[in-house]
Formats: sequence, structure tokens, C-alpha cells
Amino acid sequence: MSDTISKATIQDIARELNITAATVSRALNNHPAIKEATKKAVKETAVRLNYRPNKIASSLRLGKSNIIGVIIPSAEINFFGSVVHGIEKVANENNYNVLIYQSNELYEYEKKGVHTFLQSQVDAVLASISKETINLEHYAEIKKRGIPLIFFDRANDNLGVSSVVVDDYAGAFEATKHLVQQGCKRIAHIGGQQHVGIFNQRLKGYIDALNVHNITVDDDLIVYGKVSIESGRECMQKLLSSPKKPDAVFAVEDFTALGAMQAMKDAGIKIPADIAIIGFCNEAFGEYLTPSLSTVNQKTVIMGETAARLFFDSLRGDAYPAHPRKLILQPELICRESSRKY
Amino acid sequence: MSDTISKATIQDIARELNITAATVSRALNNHPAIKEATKKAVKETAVRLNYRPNKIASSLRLGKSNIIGVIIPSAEINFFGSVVHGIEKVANENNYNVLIYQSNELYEYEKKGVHTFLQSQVDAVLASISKETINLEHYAEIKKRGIPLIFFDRANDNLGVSSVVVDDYAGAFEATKHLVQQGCKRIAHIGGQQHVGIFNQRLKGYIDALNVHNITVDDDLIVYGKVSIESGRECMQKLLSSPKKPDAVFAVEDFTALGAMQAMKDAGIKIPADIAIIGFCNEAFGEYLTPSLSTVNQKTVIMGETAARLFFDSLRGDAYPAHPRKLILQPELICRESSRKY
DNA sequence: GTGAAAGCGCTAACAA
DNA sequence: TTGTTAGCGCTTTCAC
Repeated sequence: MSDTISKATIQDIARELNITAATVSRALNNHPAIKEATKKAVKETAVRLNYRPNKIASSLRLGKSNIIGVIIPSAEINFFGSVVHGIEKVANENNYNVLIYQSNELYEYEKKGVHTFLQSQVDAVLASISKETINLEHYAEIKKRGIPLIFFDRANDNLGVSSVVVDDYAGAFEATKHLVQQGCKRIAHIGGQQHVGIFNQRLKGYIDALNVHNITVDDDLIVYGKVSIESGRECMQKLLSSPKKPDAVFAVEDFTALGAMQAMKDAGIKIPADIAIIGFCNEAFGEYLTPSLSTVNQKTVIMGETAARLFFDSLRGDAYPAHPRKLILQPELICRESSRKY
Repeated sequence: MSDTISKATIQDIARELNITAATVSRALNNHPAIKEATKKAVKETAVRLNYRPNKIASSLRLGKSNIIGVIIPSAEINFFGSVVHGIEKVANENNYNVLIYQSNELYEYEKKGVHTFLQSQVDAVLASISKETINLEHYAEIKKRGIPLIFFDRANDNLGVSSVVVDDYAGAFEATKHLVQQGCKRIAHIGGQQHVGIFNQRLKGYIDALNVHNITVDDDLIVYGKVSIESGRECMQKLLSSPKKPDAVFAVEDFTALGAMQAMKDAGIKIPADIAIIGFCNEAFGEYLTPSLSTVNQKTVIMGETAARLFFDSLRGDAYPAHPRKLILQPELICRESSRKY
């Protein structure tokens, strides 16, 4: 193997060709005023010298880094990993890089992430607010500095920031309606913490769907858990121990649904014949369960793409328009075995 | 809300205090030669002006970006998400940021990722080689430029690059041994692309485990696939169509195992009674399958942490020592329902 | 203990 | 069509 490459700069290229760095820079950037022959020579020399543009120098000069900072609660949650995928896709198409910061659902980390991004001179921040966060000063600072900020999924409407969210109400409505259409009469709901907006929306969608279909809402069929497999299991056991068993369950999300399914299997209940079940989120594992889990797909990749596009659109206009945009994505029912009675 | 903050620089702080930018810089960096009083004044003014250091300028000057570039095949694969988590943890502790690039298992993307990182002047690259990659020129270039490169999981030993890997051989050996101990006699293996080192190691571990236990290796029981659910399904069908059916399967990783399980269920085969199965990787879904999937856990977070530490260690020495280090993590058997005969 | 000055690599007015 | 020059914000050597 040969020696270490000494990094070439535009100066080196210029020297080789007896022209100036300015011309080299223009040639590399396809400036219209540069002669074709010069461009060709410059580009060939660049290849020969193994030249790699120094983005840092360019960023400093141009005042833009071509980096998007993304703050997510956790990459372990499939949902966010998938959203990031969408963001990266659009970012790469636009020659942008993506820096990721995980808040681990902690306010302090989230704040640190924001400051890191500010120092790194990111051109935009896309964020999903941590569950623990109440004080939004750090986000306000991003806005004050005129750096585009866009929320996805976990948004806040009071800050005048555009966002992309899923219509949880509609998703829950559709899921419940689906169970009704399968002939279910006693549809239970395992809900989440009601102070979390999305969980509350899902409860409302459930209730309204029942009302619309003339099914009376039975409070005994609604139990609240902590949104986990274990909690789903416990909630289901509670539902099973009551005198009037449900014939279907709408779970607030897939992990809860999974726990519920485990409890049903333990109790010898046939899914969906005895009790049908549907979840929410379309976590990866649902497809592989037996029976496979019906759920509501939130189009995570599209959410990421949309958030990123919102930023690139804002580049061509005002980063903070008087009326921030709020894009609401419609979720989609995924009907698998766990809810199919026919 | 007040006006947009006009970004303060060290010049602004200097002007406020009638000192020079040099002094401000030194004060902010806790230079020992600076008077305490000056430091205090500078820092207070920095806070007052809402000063945020411009990392880009600092990077250009110092020739280091404090960014680690990480190349992974896909963030959707739980394994890699988890490794990245470990990397980020250690990186953050050392005031480094992490840029992530997904190769999507494609050589072209991977190459593009490398170039992006080179342009971004990352201080190190941690990478897991894509399955499709055969030509390693792009990685060689990183090395030539003297930028630390460390492989994790999917490593290559011919490049003189340090790496952190799991002892795939040992994991495969243990998995196979486990099946033997369950009383299985005709243990099949669904392998991956053999040019990928880890897949080859797993094959070897399988073969040696059989040999050690005096079971003759039957080539008809070894099929090679493309490491995906679909491929696992097809390979299993092939195994089932042969006259001498296996009584156990060691799959090269969990997605392959999942496909195989689906094929078995379709064929009415009972798992593990008729055919036991074990995977590799401990993907999240395995725990929730019916039956739950036995597998080999690779300690992903530790792998990420170790890879990152390897880089920070190299900062205090030679980035490319004559004898690159190869850290081998011991995997751990996770015995669930799919392989338990007793 | 602090200032003056140079420069990291690139780009963009302005000039020619 | 290309050269000259200045400067992005920061750090550091060399002075004093």
C-alpha cells in the first residue's frame, strides 16, 4: 500500500494548472462563466489528486452547513427509526446530511441536543418532543435564531412551529369501525395515559365510532394501562375476569395488544374467533405474530419525508410563516388475521 | 416574542469588554494564562449575549470536526440501531457527534456515504460492511487519508483495520450444540452469502459442533440463502421437499429463521416437536413469536460502545497500528420455545 | 496576562 | 473568461 494521501485542496489543483483557486472553485461548481476546457482540466486534476471538497470550509464561508439535526426520543422505538429513514431519504436527495440526537425521553438530554445542534450550525431542526418535556425554552431559542424548526408526531401548537402529525382520532375511529363491521358487539378498549394527547385522541375515536354505530359505550369495557406488554397483559386479564366479556379489543398500541394477546392465549381464548383484537402503530413484530396482528399504520417513512420536505419548502419562503403549517397524515388500517372474523 | 437573535461571535464579546477576540477565545477555553476576573467577565458576557460557539469555524481552524461517521446497512434492523445507541453514548461522553449513513446494503450507497463523510471531515468512521460490498477501495481511501476507521460486526481483516466483532463461530457452535443436546440428529443449516465473513464463520461453527458430537455433516442439510424472510421461507421449503427431512434447523439469523418458521407452519409442521429451530441476532420480534424463537444474543450496545472506545483509544496512539486490534465479543445463547424439546 | 497577526479552505464581489 | 482580494469565526504563535 502506498503512502498516506496528503489531502489536496483547490490551491493544489490551481497550482498544477497555473490558474487561481477562485477559478478552480468556480469550475468545480460549474459556474457558467468558466470555459469548458478549463472545467474539464480542473475536474480531471481533481480526480487525479484525489481531491475531496472540504465541506467545513465551504460551510463556514457560505454560512450554511447542509446538515439537518433530528431529535428523537429513542432510536430503539421502531416508529422513530422509520421516521428518520424518511428524513434521511429526502435529505440525501437534497445533498443534506442528518445528525441524530436521542433524548431518551429526558428533558435535559433534549436541551443538550438542541445546544449541540446550534453549535454545529445545523440548517434546520426536526424534532419529536420527549414525554418528559414541559419547558419549551430550548425550542424557542431555535426559533429566535431563525433556524427552521419542525415538529413531527409529538408536536406543540403554542410555539408557532409547523408540524407533521398523524390523525390518531381518525385511526382509532377506523380501527373500531372495522371491529364493528366484523360483527363485534362488545368492543373493549385498552387505553394509555390520558394526559398524553395521542392516547386521548385514540380513546375519543373509539367512543365516537361506537356512538356512530349505535353501540352504547360501556365503561366496564374501558381499562387504562401504562402502554407496555406487561400492562396490556394485566388489562386484558382484568377484562377477562369481568362477568361480561368483550368479543373484541381495540388496544392503544401494538405492545399493549401483544400483551393482551398473550393473556388471551394463556386463558385458552381463540383469536379472533372468541375475541378479535387490533392494535395501533404497526410495529414490525405484529406481522409475524400468530395470529398476525391487525393494526393502524402511521406511515412513518412518509411522516419523515413530509417533515423534511416541509423544511426544504421553507427554504424557498419564510422559515416561520405567520400561520405555521400543520400537516395531518391519515393513518391506514392494516387488517390482518387477529381481527378477521370472516 | 422579541426579535430574532443576531448571532453573537467572540468578536462581539471582545468589543463589549474592550479586549481582543484572542483573549475571549482563551477565556472560553479556560486557558491557564488568563486572569480569573477576565474569564468570569467573558463568560458572563457570553451568557448575556446568548453566545453559541461556532463549531464549524473551530473545526476548520483545528482541522477536526468532532464528528464520528457511522455507516450501517440499515437502521430498520434492530441490531444496528442498538449498536448505534452504544456508539452515541460513548461519543456524547467525549463531546463528539455522530453522523449516520445507511447503505441499505448497497455498495453504491456505501461508497457515497464514505465520500460524504470525507467531505464532512469526520474524525473517524465506524462501519459495518454491506452485504453487497466486495470492492473495498472506498474503505482503503479512508485509511490512506489517515482517518481512523473501525469495523464492527461485518468486518474485513485484509485491510489492516481494527474491528469489533462477535464470535460468530462460537455462537454458531453453541447454537448447534444446543440442538444436539435437545436430542436432534438431523440438524440442517440455512446459511447466508459465504463471502460475508460472519456467515461463513457461522457455517464453520455449525460444522465443527456436529463433528465434535460425532454427527456426520450431511451436505443435503445445508442450503444457502440471501438472508431475508423470503429467502428463509424458500430455503426451508427446499429442505422440506427433500426425502430426508431435518429434525432441527440452525438459521443464519433471525429473519431467515422467521421465514423458515412460516414455511413450517404452512406445511403443518409442529415447532419444536417435529422440527426445532434456532436463529441468530436476537432481533426484537423473536421473543413474541409463537413459539418464541431461540437465538444467539450479540450484545449490541456493548459492541457499539467498544467500537467507539477503540477510536478514542486510538486518539492517544496510532490510528493504524502495525497490528490492528480485533476485539471479539462472546455471544450468549437465548433458549426459548422454538428449540426446547423437553 | 493580553494583543497583533496569520491562516484553516473555500467563495464571491469587484476588477480586468 | 479569469484574477485579486477579502473574509466567514475561530485558534495559536509570537510579541510585548
